[in-house]
Amino acid sequence: MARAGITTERLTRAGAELADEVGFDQVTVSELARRFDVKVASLYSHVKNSHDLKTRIALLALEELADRATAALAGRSGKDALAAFADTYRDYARQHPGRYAAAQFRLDPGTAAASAGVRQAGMTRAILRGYDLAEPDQTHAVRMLGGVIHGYLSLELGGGFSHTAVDPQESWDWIVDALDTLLRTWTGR
Amino acid sequence: MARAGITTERLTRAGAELADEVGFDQVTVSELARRFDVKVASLYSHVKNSHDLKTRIALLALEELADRATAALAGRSGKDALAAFADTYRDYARQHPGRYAAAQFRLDPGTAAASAGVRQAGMTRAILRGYDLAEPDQTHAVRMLGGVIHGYLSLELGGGFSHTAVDPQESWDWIVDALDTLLRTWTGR
DNA sequence: CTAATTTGCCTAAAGGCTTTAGGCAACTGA
DNA sequence: TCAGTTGCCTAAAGCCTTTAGGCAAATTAG
Repeated sequence: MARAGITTERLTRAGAELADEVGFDQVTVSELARRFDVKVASLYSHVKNSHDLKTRIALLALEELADRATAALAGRSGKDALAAFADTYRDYARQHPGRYAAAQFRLDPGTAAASAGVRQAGMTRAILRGYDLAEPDQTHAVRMLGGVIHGYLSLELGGGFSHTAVDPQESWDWIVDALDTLLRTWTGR
Repeated sequence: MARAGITTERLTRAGAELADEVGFDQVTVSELARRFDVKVASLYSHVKNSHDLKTRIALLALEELADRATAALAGRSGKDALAAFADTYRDYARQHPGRYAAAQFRLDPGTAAASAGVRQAGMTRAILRGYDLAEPDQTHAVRMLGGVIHGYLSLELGGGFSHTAVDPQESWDWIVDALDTLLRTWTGR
């Protein structure tokens, strides 16, 4: 019997694509096996279990996001950086909804600490360095930024804005603008 | 054979409790049957299917949230109202993580339009009436508020803040403060 | 270039959740 | 009390996960 040439890598990548097609929580070892035209059990030598597979997809997504953000931030600062960063997330979420959902997958602390999520947090702090905020304000601001971006995208992708005529893109720009203003004018209380 | 006295109501309520215990996506018709000491198939006369059950739990959560928000908002306005509203969500999310997750369950448009989610959107707009924002700014602001609140809570509950020493409560208060300032001083661009 | 070893994919099988079909007993109301 | 409705049950099929054990293909060693 010819071998299919499956690797953990390929499996993860295929899982990410599947996620974008059918949604992250519809990603199933069985479906992947079908796509590789291989029996389900065969995949268990490449991946520990379903949770492991999802974790890998999540890590891939976090990596991709961090890479894009790094590229977007190069040479920018201030509001420019903030907007580029925010747009990176929105674009990614819209282009790869499944992967974006995967990036939200709950990782155990150890895995999370070794993930590209750390790079993302670092970038957020770097952006905030453009607005001078002392600690703990900076941490508060990091959390707010993370919250708005994730929350807004989650609502938008979930269809939460479809009942109003206002263009989500406009709201997004408005929000970035508002956040910039807020951070610039924040004097501490 | 004695009857168990199961109703759609009780099932939904038990489902909500189960969600708080094990997480919304671990809510299963089978587990519910076990808890009612009844065969699984029996539940299918009270609930169409698993999706139907989850929808009902989501609607229950949305209702509860809207009720709490309504109560919290009574007699308040301005920042006071904003803070009370935001705190309502945070308290609910912390007390009932499973239900809170359920409230994020993707409902089909018709169901969503008939849900208490509409009341919540209305309350957000009511709060914003305390800050005078013309359209479409008001809509942008509604989306930003919804985004921050949901996004922040989702990150907090997901354990996203556990690596820093800063108290999430403090960040929360800081963010509410910041949003109030932002909305108060927003002059349009 | 074989022979030995590793490794990839397979069959088999058990366990869990979902959902439908059909049946009988327990309530309900006339 | 008797007919009708309703609630819970058994049976069964379909799909997903995960483990165990086996054979053959690829790789490494002699």
